[in-house]
Amino acid sequence: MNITSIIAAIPLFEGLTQQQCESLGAIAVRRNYSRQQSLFSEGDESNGFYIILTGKVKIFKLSPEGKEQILHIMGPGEPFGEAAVFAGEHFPASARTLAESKVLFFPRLSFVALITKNPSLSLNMLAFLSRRLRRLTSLVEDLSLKEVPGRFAAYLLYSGKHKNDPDVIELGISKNQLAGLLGTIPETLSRILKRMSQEKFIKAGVRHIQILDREGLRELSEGRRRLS
Amino acid sequence: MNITSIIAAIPLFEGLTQQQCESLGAIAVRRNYSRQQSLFSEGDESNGFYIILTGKVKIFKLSPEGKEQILHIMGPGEPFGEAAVFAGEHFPASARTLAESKVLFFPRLSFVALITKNPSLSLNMLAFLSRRLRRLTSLVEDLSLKEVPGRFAAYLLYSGKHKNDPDVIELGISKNQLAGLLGTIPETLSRILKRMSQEKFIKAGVRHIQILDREGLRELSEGRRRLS
DNA sequence: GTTGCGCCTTGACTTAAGTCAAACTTCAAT
DNA sequence: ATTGAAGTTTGACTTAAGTCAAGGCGCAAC
Repeated sequence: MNITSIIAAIPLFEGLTQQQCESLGAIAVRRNYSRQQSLFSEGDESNGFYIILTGKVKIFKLSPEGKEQILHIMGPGEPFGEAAVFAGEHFPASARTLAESKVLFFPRLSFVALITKNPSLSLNMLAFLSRRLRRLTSLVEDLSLKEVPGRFAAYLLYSGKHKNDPDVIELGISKNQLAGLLGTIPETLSRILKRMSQEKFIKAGVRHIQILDREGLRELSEGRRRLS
Repeated sequence: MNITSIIAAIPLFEGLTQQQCESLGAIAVRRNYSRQQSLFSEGDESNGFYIILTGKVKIFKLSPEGKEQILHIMGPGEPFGEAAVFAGEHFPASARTLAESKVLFFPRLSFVALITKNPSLSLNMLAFLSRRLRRLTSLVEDLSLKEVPGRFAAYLLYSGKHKNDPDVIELGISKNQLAGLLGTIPETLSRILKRMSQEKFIKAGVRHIQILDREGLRELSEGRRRLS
């Protein structure tokens, strides 16, 4: 498929002219990764950023003892690694595919040259960074001010990962990875799943969670209630 | 003092021409706040962003039970509230002065108009947002992967709040506020201060902390060692 | 099919850090 | 200097969640 039309369909590049998309296409590099492949590691020198075309990539931090905190899971259309382009030289976290993935890579220097000439591109980029900042803020809030059941309830309510039925959440990742995203460990998540099922907040399947008591989950997520 | 020269001295506006600084000056509004005054609260509608001239402002989240997580403490020259200008309509956190403060306020619409015409201003803004993102990433890492002594050790090593002697940290905020910044509560911080003093990592004063064993602190912050 | 390897669950135990309550210190304002 | 409020410390207690270890489940490959 033609790279210009691929680029025109990416949210970050919304509103750009055909010609601007062509200049972006001229500097973009396609890359393919298999499952469980590392794109970069924390501390690596940054020479550009990525946009996912297909697949799934996690951005994460590892503790020396091996615990993993996932900062974000990126899907098709989402950019990552941009902050390192504008701020510093090295990546503050690591990136690894969770599934076979195709991405576009934009080399740093050529991209910075383009962005200085395209006000709407830089405004788009500012909007994306700002939204990322907001999400991280909410992760900090969860980690610091909520208990694990509250974090999980918030995830169910606001992750937007439902299919047709708004009450059925498609996890799309393993419960191990979900634990890492919630800032906990698989054992704890498993126990909470069990308790929340017993208390009829949810019905937990292998790959889906069904919401039974939306209001109850809201109370849990806001700390107005706790599991007994 | 003349507003154009004030603006020219602000890091966010570095590299702008005299004329560009004048247009910024034309839209900026000076505001003064006394101690412990709220600038905005989480959820408020955003109509612009701020830059501190003098004083100190904390950006924070509150849990329903009243625990406070400080996201950042801003000092002179630092902008805040910008993310809401580019991403959404409402502030994701609250802001309150920790001391009497003078700030510049930039109304949203006029500023967005200016930034579309000034590539170097938008690059500066991108750099600031990216750095903010990096700091939040590191806060997430601390909260999720480190214990409180490790967070505090990292704060001592990397906050950059030393005066002449690089081994003496000027806190500049109350220990209550520091606890909020580290994602804990005053009692816990107090106990850790005591233990770290007993074990000769630091010497704790009212307003300063003296570093006695830098390497030990590094080991604590990286999880290679723990308090006994 | 059967084998094997991740993924997931469960139980028993440990522990870091929070809660509650009381007392002490500091400091700004009268 | 006196007062009072805020900041800080300490002790006793509770608890959420992590660790360790064992066993079960499920899917993919042979």
